[in-house]
Amino acid sequence: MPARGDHDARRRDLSEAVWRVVAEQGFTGLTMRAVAAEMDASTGLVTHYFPSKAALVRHALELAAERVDTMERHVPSAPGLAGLRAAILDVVPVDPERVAMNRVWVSSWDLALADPTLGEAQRERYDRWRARLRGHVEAAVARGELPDGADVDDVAVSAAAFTHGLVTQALFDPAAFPVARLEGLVAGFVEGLGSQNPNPS
Amino acid sequence: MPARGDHDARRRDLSEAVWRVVAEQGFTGLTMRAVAAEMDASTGLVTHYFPSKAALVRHALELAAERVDTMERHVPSAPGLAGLRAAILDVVPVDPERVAMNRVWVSSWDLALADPTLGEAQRERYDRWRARLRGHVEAAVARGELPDGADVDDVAVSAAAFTHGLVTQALFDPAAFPVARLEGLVAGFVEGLGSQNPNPS
DNA sequence: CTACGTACCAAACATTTGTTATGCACCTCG
DNA sequence: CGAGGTGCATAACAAATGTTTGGTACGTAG
Repeated sequence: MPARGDHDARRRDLSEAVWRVVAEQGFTGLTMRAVAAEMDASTGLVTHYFPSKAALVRHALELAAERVDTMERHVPSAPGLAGLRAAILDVVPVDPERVAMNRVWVSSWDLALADPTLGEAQRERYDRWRARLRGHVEAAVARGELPDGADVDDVAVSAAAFTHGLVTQALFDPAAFPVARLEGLVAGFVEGLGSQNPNPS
Repeated sequence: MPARGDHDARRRDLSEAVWRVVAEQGFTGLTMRAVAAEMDASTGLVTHYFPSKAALVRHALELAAERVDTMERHVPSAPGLAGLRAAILDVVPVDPERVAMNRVWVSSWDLALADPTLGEAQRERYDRWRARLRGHVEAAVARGELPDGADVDDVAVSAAAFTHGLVTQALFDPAAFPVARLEGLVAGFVEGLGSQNPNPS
């Protein structure tokens, strides 16, 4: 009963076009016609795969979540603080792919702050990311690289904060943040954790 | 020759309305009609003060820059690391005003990443902020609170990164980041700086 | 008091953008 | 080889939004 077999291929083309549009124009520039133009097609093609604008936005966010997942598993296992450093470096914009990913991510916050549903999704993503970072922190405590009384939750929050804050600065001034400097900053941050006092609260 | 004297007052009303709209709806929701509705007026009033949408957006960003300036001067002078901690706490969302300010700020990044002019403006603002933070870092080095070989530029970048990353997480999950926790996290970060190694680069 | 310019409203207008409808080509199945 | 459904273009439609215009009220200058 179905007609063609390259449905999945086309859908992948669509995803690529959506990705490029958002990475370059932000979510403000994400429009049916922009996506269509990006792949030299008609708006009919876009609506054929995404029945509404909301579905398009949802798909863009799913793409972002999916790509960040694959990038974060890039270095699967390293011990303790080295693992934390690797996890941070998996996110930081050290190559064009990661630059695009972070641009999409940061752009999405405009919508996510205004839309409760998207905001909640973002909150959950932060939760999962912090949980993953916390795993590395706990390993570091177990290895004696961090003081035994360290609050692993707080350290995970700090690591996530440092990472995303660095991402933002780098996105707006790529020339000032070449790969070598990013690596040095991340290394410095992780080393600094080793001597942090246990949380007095 | 001019007509009325409450021009400035009305303009202040306009600014207030623009601010509320952006804080609640983001820059995506910043529209002539939304601003007009926010102050129970007509779109004619809005266009009378802002001839175009671009002017409206520019004004919203000027407002954000202005308010962040006044808030950062809130605690004018403290010595060394204590000054750095105060400077960070001046930005973090510890009250409704600062929550609104940060929401506006984060929302603006969607537009700023897509528009080269706005992006450049954001870059310059980061530069100025980092310069101010660097002042505190240099004072801390002079007071012996940081090692003499510390790279003050890198520490300023790290402080800005930690701050904005913490802001973002707090905005999406206010319940998880009450004032006390924010203060504890900031204090922990600043204390951790004291023992960071000099940058080997 | 008249003239004129400012402040503003109300509504029309043009553009952008999301959505829907129509039609055609092609592929698969019977 | 015909029937029906998929994939997609074309284009009309509708809603939202930026922009422009005509008109009114009012205050100040002369």
